[in-house]
Amino acid sequence: MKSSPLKILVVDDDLDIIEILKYNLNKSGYLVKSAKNGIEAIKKAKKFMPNIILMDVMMPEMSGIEACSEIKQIDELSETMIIFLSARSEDYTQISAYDAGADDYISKPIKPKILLKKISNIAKKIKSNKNMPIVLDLGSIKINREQYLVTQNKNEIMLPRKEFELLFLLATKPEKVFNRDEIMNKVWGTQVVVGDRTIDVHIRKLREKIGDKHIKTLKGIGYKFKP
Amino acid sequence: MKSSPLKILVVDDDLDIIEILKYNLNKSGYLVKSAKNGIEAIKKAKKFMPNIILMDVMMPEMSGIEACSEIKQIDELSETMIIFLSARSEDYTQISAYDAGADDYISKPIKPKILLKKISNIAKKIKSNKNMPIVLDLGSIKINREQYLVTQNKNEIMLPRKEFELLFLLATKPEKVFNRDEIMNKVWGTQVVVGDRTIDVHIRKLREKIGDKHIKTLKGIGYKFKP
DNA sequence: TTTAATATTAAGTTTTTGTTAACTCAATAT
DNA sequence: ATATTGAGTTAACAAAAACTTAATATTAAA
Repeated sequence: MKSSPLKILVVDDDLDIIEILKYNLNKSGYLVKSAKNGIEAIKKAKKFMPNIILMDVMMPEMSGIEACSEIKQIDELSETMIIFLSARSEDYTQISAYDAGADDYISKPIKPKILLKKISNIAKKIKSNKNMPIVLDLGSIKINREQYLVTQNKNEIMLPRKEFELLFLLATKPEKVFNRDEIMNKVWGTQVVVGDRTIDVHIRKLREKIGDKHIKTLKGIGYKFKP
Repeated sequence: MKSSPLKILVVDDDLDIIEILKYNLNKSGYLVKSAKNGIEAIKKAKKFMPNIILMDVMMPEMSGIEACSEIKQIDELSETMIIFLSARSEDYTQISAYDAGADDYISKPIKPKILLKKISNIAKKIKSNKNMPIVLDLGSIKINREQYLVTQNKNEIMLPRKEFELLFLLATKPEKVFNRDEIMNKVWGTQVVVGDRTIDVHIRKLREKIGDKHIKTLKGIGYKFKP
């Protein structure tokens, strides 16, 4: 399950701006295409299926706002995030932009820092689109994701991030055996490579904190959580 | 808990336009009063305390832009949203309007649908502002948003804006972990990018003032407020 | 019994946060 | 015009916690 790069469609009638945006976004590892007006944007969006559209508000042929409305009505593109670019940061434009279904707004002159931050925020959102439960109640053990807190018989246990995520993963399905690959992918992600012993060490630390009996090893298979 | 209707002041020298606006806005359940020039507008605004002012740009006696500047300087009316109406869509008018502190702009001829949509958008914003608690009472610490004042066991602590907003955010949900992105977006907004250390420095200053034990760090996750 | 897999421990390493002081920028005072 | 003050930001370095690894011991399945 290797994650492909985010696809971004840049729409502006000013070729210089397209170049600047393309340069910045490419450098950060995104896959970028461009269109120079609203009509072309709609056409290219259908083919390219971008995750994000960066679009100027004011364009010849068809305004960004109109194009936005149309795109949002296309079923396969309804999940696409549309960010408007505009020479003004004033509310009046923003309001109609948001009415048209825009997801965000950047005012020109575009500062690369802001742009990249917004994009990476969206990227994070898209990736972590798992609707995880906020609290898991396993009888004696309760896990609260909002507070990053584990409670065991009224005792509050603070866990560092990796340990918390590991416990959380196992506890989402008590009694299910999670093999090492699954654990690696869900807790460490697909981009990171760490040795096998790392999991063991984290398991050990968890056992130290919540007691041995809650995590069972199945040699050659994986680990399971018992409530 | 029925919320009181939004109050709107309509300002135009053309009585026909006043009538049309009044009719439409009344029908949608808003409380409407009117004035026929800038000077009268200021006078009536002070008494009526409207949430929104709809004002023509071009008026005898005092232009809407001048009136807007004056109104925005009145403390009790600084939260009032001012929307300009104009027969002109020329940029230069819009620009000076925004300089004067206008919040939105509608060009004549006024289409009731657009007008009402804008108004209802603003209404939403105002409501969500109203829903923000004015005081948070966390036992030993009380936070008063109206006075920008934090009270800790009868001691009054003045906090600069950013520190206040940061504390307020954390305190809206005690024990909840706020990650850096969340803090950035809510305190600094999405249009600004500041370095990561900026948050730390503000946290540190807060801790200096309200004590270390109230703000807990969860490394790699975020910060939480403990009452 | 053999052996691969896991457990354990104590180092290393890296990442993240804390801290301080300097700098910018406005607002206000001199 | 110049000085002063305070908020906000940043950079550089220190510190702490989190995380990883390596080495060795133990375990349980074949």
